[in-house]
Amino acid sequence: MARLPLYLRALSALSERGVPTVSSEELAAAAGVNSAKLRKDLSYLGSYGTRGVGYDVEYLVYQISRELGLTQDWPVAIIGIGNLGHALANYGGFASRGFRVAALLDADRAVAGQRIAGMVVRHMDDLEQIVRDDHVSIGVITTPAPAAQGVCDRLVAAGITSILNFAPTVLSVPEGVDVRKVDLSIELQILAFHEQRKSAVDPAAPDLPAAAQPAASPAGGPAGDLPEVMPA
Amino acid sequence: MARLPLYLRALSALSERGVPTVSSEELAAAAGVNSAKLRKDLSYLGSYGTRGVGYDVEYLVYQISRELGLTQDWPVAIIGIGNLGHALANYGGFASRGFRVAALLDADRAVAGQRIAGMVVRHMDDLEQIVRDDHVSIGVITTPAPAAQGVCDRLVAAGITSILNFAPTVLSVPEGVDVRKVDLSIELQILAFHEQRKSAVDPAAPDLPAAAQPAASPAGGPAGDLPEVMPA
DNA sequence: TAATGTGAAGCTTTTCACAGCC
DNA sequence: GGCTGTGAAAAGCTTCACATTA
Repeated sequence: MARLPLYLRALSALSERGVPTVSSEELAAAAGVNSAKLRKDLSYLGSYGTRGVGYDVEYLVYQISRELGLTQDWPVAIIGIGNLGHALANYGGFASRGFRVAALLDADRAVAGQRIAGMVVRHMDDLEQIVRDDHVSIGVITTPAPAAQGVCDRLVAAGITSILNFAPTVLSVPEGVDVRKVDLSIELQILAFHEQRKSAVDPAAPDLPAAAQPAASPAGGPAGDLPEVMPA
Repeated sequence: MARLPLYLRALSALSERGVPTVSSEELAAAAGVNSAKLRKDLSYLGSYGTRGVGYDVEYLVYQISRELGLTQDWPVAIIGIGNLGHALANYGGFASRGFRVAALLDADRAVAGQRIAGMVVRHMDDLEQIVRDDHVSIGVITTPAPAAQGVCDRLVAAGITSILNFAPTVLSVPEGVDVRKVDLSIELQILAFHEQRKSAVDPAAPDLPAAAQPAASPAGGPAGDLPEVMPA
C-alpha cells in the first residue's frame, strides 16, 4: 500500500519525540489522511493496535518497516550524473531508510572519474558488472529523456526489476519490472491547472490583478519540445 | 485531470515529428494508458476528435495547453537552494511549458548573493517583496524538513496558493491553497516493497542469492529519523 | 469502414457507523 | 469510556461495448 511510507514517516517523528502510543485519529492527522482509512490500511498488516488505547509507536514502526522491506539493505544505482543525479547522490534522505547509493554512472567519459558524494562516477560500460558485483536492486534514471529507454533496457537486461524514472518519458518494460516515475514538470502543470481554476472562479483576484482571467490566446500555441531532465 | 500533462507530452512528441493526426489507440499507447480511458478524459474537454479519423495533433495540443493554463506565464520561486534547489534552478524542463523560475531564495546569508543559473540568490527576508513584485504564483519548497512549514506559512501569507513541496513533511495549509508533494524516499520505499514481494514469491531468485528471502530480523528495528531534503 | 463519444457494467477505494474489545 | 477492526454503503474510477458519425 502506497501510504505506508507516509505513516512510517509520521511514526518515526513520534518515536523521536518519545511518544509511546498513538491513536488512529492522531496518526491520521499527522500523516494527512482520514482516520478510518488509516485503520483500514493498518488492519491489512494485522491487528497491531489495542482497542481503547491506540497503537504502540515503536512496534508499529517495526511492523511497517518489515512490511515495506526496509529491514534489509537496498543498493541503488543512479544513472545520469547531471544536476539532478548530482543532487540525488548527495541526498541524505535515502540512507536513513535502508537505501544505499551503491554506484553512480554516466555515459560521458568526462563525467566518469569525477568524485561526487565521496564516490567515483563510473562509466556506463561497467553497468552490467556493477549491478552484478554490488547486487544493485533498484536503478534510478536521471538521464536526458532520449537516453532513458536505452538505459532502462540495459538495466532490465542486467537483471534489475525496479526502476525510478526521472526522465520525462514513458518507459516500456517487460512484465515483472516495476517502474515509478517522478516528473517535476507534470507536478507544476497540475498546480497551474488548479491555480488557473481559482482565478477563473474567484471574481476578486487576491492581490495580483495582472494574473487574473486566462486570456483566450491565439491558436497554434507553444510548439513545446520534450523537456529534458538535465539541460546538458 | 492529472493525466492531461501526460497526453500533452506524447502529443508534443508527435507534433515535433510532424504527425498530423492520431487515433485514441496510438496516443494511448504513447502515453501508457488504455484507449477508452484516454477517450473519456478527452471527452471532458469537449469533442475535439473526428470519428473515423482521430484527433488533430496540433489542435489537441492547443486545447490541452489551454485547459491546463499553459498559455499563460507562471513565475515560480524556489525556496531552499541546497542540492535539490540548485538542480531545479538549472532544470530545463520548466521553461518549456510556461514555467519561469522568477526567483531563488535561501535563509542562509552565505548562499544568498551567489549566482546560480544566471540568477542571484535572494535572502528569505525579501520573500514577500519578491512575490509581490514578480507576481510569483507558485512556490517550490526545497528546504530541509524542519524549515518547510515555516516557509510554507510565509508563502501563504504572501498570497501564494500553489505549492510544490519536496521536503518530507506534511504541510498544513488553509483551505484554498493547493499543495503537491514529491518525496523521493517514498518512491523508493514503494519500489522496495514490490521488490521484496517479488523475491518472496518467486522461488528461483534471478541471479543474486544474497538478496533472497527477507530474513525475519530481530525486533526494535531502525530508530529512523526524518530524512531531510538536503543534508546540511 | 474506421474510430470517436458515451451509457452501463465492473472494479477499486473511501467513508460511514458500529460491534467488539481493552 | 475510548478506540480499534471491519462489514456495508457510498463514491470514484476504469473498462467494456456499441450506437453514432465523418
